[in-house]
Amino acid sequence: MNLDIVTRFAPSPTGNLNIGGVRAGIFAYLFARHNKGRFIVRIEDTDRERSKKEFEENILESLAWLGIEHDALYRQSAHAARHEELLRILVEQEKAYLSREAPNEEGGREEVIRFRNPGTVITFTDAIHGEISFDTAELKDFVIAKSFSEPLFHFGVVVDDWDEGVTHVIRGEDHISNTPRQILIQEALGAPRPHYAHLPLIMGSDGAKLSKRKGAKAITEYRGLGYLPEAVLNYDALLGWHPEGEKEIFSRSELIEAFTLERVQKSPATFDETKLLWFNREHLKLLSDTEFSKRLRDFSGVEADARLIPLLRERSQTLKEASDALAAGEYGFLCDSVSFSKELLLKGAKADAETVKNNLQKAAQLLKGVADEAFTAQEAKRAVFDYATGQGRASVLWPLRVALSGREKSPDPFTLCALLGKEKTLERIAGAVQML
RNA sequence: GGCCCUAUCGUCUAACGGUUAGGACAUCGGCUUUUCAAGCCGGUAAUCCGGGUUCGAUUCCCGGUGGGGUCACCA
Repeated sequence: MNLDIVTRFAPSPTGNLNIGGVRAGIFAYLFARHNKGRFIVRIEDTDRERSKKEFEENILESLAWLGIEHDALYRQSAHAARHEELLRILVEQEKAYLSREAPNEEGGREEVIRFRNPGTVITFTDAIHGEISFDTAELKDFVIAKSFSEPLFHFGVVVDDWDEGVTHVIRGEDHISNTPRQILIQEALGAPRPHYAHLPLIMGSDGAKLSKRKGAKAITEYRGLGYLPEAVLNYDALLGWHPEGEKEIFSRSELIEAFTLERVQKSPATFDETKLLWFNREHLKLLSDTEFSKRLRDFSGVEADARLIPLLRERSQTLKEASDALAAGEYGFLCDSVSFSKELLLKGAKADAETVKNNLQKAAQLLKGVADEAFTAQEAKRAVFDYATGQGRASVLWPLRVALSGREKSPDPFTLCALLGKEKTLERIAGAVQML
């Protein structure tokens, strides 16, 4: 492992992880893995009021689901002693000071610790945006802790990144304006300055930063909706980043292989659920039959008939769609007997009952000629297709399909033949002929 | 409002001074085993505006405008 590269993902457990929030984690992870470095997760739980265990669990669960594995996990609250030690040193050195003031909000302290701001111009290099400078004078002497035992965000970040050996701070662009403040603290502490990379934010359809309040779904909700983790990961990674070439479907290891900070976009990207759905379908198609049925089983507890798997996978955009179709009985014709009306049988045939009856009988005769062991979709088609074409396909194929499936919408008639087998196919056609 | 970031089809993006401005999603047509999907083929659709620099700007510089972020005893 290359310890010259250490990245971290530092979420605060104040909400569920969504597509926008997890992205910093994804990019930091991809960057670390690409460079054979270390990736750590740090839960920033210094705000006791707002931090909730359930959110921490949601964050960890989301990362695990996406396959983003960390090399170490820290909780910022566990570092209280270290924070206090450094806070006291800063105060002793008069780089920070205790400030008595009137609490300007509920629960505010009468005494807080302020950083003595030298008010210099801070310039840093961002891997994505290039050189950025700020005049920090306008920041005044900002508060870095409510008390020695209650450090605030900026102070905690700097100390922990330092102690954990973080070399590359990869986070959302909303932190650009926090960076000069943190650099000031680093300099006061004598801590090294890490490399910075500020990622473009992800916008919702309203054009503003994606947030739970604006209806952004939690990562775990996508799991519940039947999305594949590899699809969510792939889509999120390609939002604001693009490798060379026109390939779009990437596995996790391919993303790791291809990832570089150089090709990260500078401007924000809008989240498009429709495209996510497309990625999901593409990843669904990549699954083997056994893998697909395993995922479906894990998702809904349903064990699908093995014969249906290729159909289900081809016709569904999500695991939920597949399990819903199953639950709605869309493929019930496979095992159950079918029942349908004469109207449906003739509905799309564009021919009268007598003609349809003849066509069905002829089709049955032709299918009978196919060898039992060669009763595939291809052979079934070969047997009746020329006849159907001669008669007008609709007058043969539509009733054949309804006779076999009993449904207005279904897979094509030849696929149905193969699925049902010769005996059942002929049986059902005979049943339909009876009705006419 | 101050400060910071940013600007190619509706959306995600390619182009690193010279292209008929390419691809994907979506959309619209057509084809198919005249159903539903899928699939295949094709169409519509973009360089924010104004100045420079240059033989030549999507590309470099400046200004404007638009968008976003941030200005807590939250992170």
